[in-house]
Amino acid sequence: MIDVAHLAGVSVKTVSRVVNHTPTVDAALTERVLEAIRELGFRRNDVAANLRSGRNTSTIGLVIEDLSNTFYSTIAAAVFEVSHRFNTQLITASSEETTSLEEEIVLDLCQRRVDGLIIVPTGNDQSYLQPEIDMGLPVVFVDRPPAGLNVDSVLIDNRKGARAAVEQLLSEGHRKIAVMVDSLHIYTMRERLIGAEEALCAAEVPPEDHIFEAWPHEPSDAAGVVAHLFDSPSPPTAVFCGNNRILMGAVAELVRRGEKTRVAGFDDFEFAGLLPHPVTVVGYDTPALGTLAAELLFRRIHGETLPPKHELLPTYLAERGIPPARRYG
Amino acid sequence: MIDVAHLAGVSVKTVSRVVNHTPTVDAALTERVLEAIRELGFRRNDVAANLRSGRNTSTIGLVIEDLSNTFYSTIAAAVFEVSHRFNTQLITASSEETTSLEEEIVLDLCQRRVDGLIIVPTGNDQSYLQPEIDMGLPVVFVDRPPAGLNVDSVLIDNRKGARAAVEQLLSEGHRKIAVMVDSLHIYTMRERLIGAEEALCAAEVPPEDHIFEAWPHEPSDAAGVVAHLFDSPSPPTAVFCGNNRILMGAVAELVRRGEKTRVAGFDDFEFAGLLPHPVTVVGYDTPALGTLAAELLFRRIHGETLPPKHELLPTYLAERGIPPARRYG
DNA sequence: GTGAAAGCGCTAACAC
DNA sequence: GTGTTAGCGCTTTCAC
Repeated sequence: MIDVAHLAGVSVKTVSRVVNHTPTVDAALTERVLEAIRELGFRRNDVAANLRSGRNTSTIGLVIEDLSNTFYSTIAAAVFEVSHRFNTQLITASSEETTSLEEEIVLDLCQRRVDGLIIVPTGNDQSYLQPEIDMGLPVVFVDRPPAGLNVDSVLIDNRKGARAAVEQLLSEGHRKIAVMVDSLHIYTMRERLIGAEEALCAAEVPPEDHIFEAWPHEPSDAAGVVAHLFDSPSPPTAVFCGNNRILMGAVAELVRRGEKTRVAGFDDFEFAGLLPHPVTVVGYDTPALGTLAAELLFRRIHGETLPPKHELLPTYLAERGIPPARRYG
Repeated sequence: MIDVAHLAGVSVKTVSRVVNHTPTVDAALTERVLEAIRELGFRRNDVAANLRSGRNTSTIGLVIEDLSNTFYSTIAAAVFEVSHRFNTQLITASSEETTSLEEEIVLDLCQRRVDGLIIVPTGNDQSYLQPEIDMGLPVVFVDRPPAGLNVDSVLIDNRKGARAAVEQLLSEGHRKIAVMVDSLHIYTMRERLIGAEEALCAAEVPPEDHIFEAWPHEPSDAAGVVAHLFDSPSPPTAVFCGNNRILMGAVAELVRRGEKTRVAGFDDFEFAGLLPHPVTVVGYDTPALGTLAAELLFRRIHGETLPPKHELLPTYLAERGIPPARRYG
């Protein structure tokens, strides 16, 4: 910057003004400075600019479970879109469902002085963030609520969605319904299980007909569970899957066996319409999760002080999968 | 930091040493400093630390087309993994297939003094990066080569992959093969089209039987193209789709019409195994694209100076989709 | 082993 | 409208 000032024959401050588009600079000088900048290939060091001005770093952090998962990458894309609207860069990180990594990454982001944080929590305690929040760091939680912290969150109405799906199965006369969920360490899985249970209880299905199968983390695990269920003497007549990966694994196995079981599952996705088996899915507006969280975050970053908000997004039921008549072969 | 030094009764320099884990600090002093840090809730400002030390910012940038696309988010996850191994944060940004946005984002990242850049180029000219590269900024291109720049790139062997798929269709006796690709502005689509054409020419398929259909950007567009093709007096007996989205749209329409056409397509994906129609897919190791690019980038960041490397990842052919006999209904 | 002073690249405050 | 000076929070240099 000093070099630029020399070459243009002005002071550093004038260069600074030109770089920052301060309106009160003589046009002739501006031109000379711009010329010098071009000649020297100068580019303002934002790190230094930020340090002195003490302003925002124009950077936010997004900590999610797994960037390669469609659900989270859709959220990331939505957050990026809002972030870009506010001229802010987005640092993304995967916590890989590991508590220690979550804390490590979050604290690193704090040291880099991000303007705010959007987090899908993995651990069962986020109180390590309390000091930062007290010092004014805006934080919004997405998909799962924080533990030990009272801050903004944007969640899906998992319970009502799961309940609606199971009620649909019950209304069609099914009584033996297998409910398959991923690890109950995950908030959304617990909620969906509760929703399903609510529906079963309300319909007075006897407890011995409630079939819960937990922990099929990979689609192939779900396939194994389905195989086990349908090899049993009295298999279920309907299956409710706690997420899209379980749904895919279950459908794969049911199709392999030629079972024409009634299937429902949480998560609507682009591919659902092509599933080789009819399914009822619980859908919701995934990008909205990210958009709402980011907009909430930027309101906080811009100084708005309202009590913590807790958004709960609604779900819908939809029919997906190829109708049997239309299938190849 | 000054406050911490005061409270601990030491100099700022000693605090700095403790924070940076310098081994030559008295244990008793270290303890006092750590105590003061805890009491004051101090956290080192990485922005300032970086400014003075002039070292790396421990930040790299990843500019891709669309974060919500499975292909790119898989790359992003792989890049993150490597990046985390090197204690580096990852700034991700979507260029949304817009030339101007790409340049804007990239230049912003340069101003923030990222240590390196991984880019899926969107525009047809990246020479705007030449000054930065000359000043030592490591840059690696992924999935598409740069234009106007001679730097590292990691690509898929699109041409050979497409050629292999079309050769497979030809070997089964198909002569009227429809080749459907997305916009030819995209490098990968041009390459895949060329690969397909090579196969058709080598098999001496008369030019009037080469059917090219370009620009179905959304799956529904692909469905429309398929509808058009099969409503014609002499429809193709086989279809080759330039990417997974086109494949999905084409399969949807073929299934809807009950056509039992032979289908092949570029891209292998988790869901391909559940497609309600047999397909031959051209697959490749997507995470490897990101991993290789990131590892190459970090070698450059760590000072290795080798001539620009151009990696070309191999493809494979695989059979996907549900076998007809196993299908529901 | 520890501290004092200088300075990274820039901008805020104020003088001209 | 423009230049000068000080200083953001830290680390480097070098003396102790």
